[in-house]
Amino acid sequence: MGRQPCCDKVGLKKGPWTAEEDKKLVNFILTNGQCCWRAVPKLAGLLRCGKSCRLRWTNYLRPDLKRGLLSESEEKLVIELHSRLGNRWSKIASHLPGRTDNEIKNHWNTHIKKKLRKMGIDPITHKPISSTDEHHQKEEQQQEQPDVVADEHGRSENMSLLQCLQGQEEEKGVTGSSDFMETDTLLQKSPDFCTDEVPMIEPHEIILPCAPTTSFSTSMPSSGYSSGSSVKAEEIQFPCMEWPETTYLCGMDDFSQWDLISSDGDGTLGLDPLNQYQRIAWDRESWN
DNA sequence: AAAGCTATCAACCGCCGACTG
DNA sequence: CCAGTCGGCGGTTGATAGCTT
Repeated sequence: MGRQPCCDKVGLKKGPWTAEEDKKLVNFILTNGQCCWRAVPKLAGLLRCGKSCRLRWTNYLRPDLKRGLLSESEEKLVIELHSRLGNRWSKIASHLPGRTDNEIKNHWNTHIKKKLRKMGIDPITHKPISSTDEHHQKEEQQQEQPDVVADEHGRSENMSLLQCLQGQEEEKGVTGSSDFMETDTLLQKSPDFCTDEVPMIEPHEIILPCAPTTSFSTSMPSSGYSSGSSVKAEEIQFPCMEWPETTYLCGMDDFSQWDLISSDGDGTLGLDPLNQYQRIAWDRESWN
């Protein structure tokens, strides 16, 4: 009847992941792909529960993750989406490739909330903060149940916020408003746009940039990060395995950071996932 | 230089809908 | 249909890095 329990939680490790554990998990997933998370820790030789493994992979180890602070346009998109969706972080994250719900949630709580309050905007209702008691009472009620206010186009209620944001940018002389317009247009054209629905890019269509992307430049220490010439992804041979559908190469612009490439001497880039992973992805030490 | 404070974010917890037998 | 489990989600916590006094 039913399934076996996820984990008995006895003798399982908790707390921060070690580099060794990361290595095991990444090795396992790169070799086998994402399968039943419950089975992962056992098969990968980890004393963690499957849930913990899934979280570690999706929030930290996935190769398609962008690192570093959200860009100006990403932040605007988050605000816009939050005004429509409320605290549905996974939905919001699905609109931002390479970002996780956890990351967005953290960024919202630590940065955006403050920013909006500073601007006189209630981060919950996305409306200008009113000094009237009546409004304040409403806000408190809404705090219990985040207000998802939107007309059929999902636009009208947050226009003041959007205008305010744009106004602020202009005041600062920031030229990011074009990004903003792109975001806005995208959402207008396709309110239900979601990266889940975006078809996978064929390997030959991917060109890894020679210069660090914005996201990477903010997250990678300049000293430890350098990327030579553009490398077409098709030139990189991944092991014969099924990549999870959410795994693609966005943001993976420096494979030299990965010690997956075996030096077989014939000039081809092969992978040896079983033994080669000394510098577990993004070398945590150099990142921090 | 040390202590105290604040900000950040990785990781955990508990709940819930979907799924399985 | 039901009981039990899984996977995913959102809220919260705790460690620690960075800043201030």
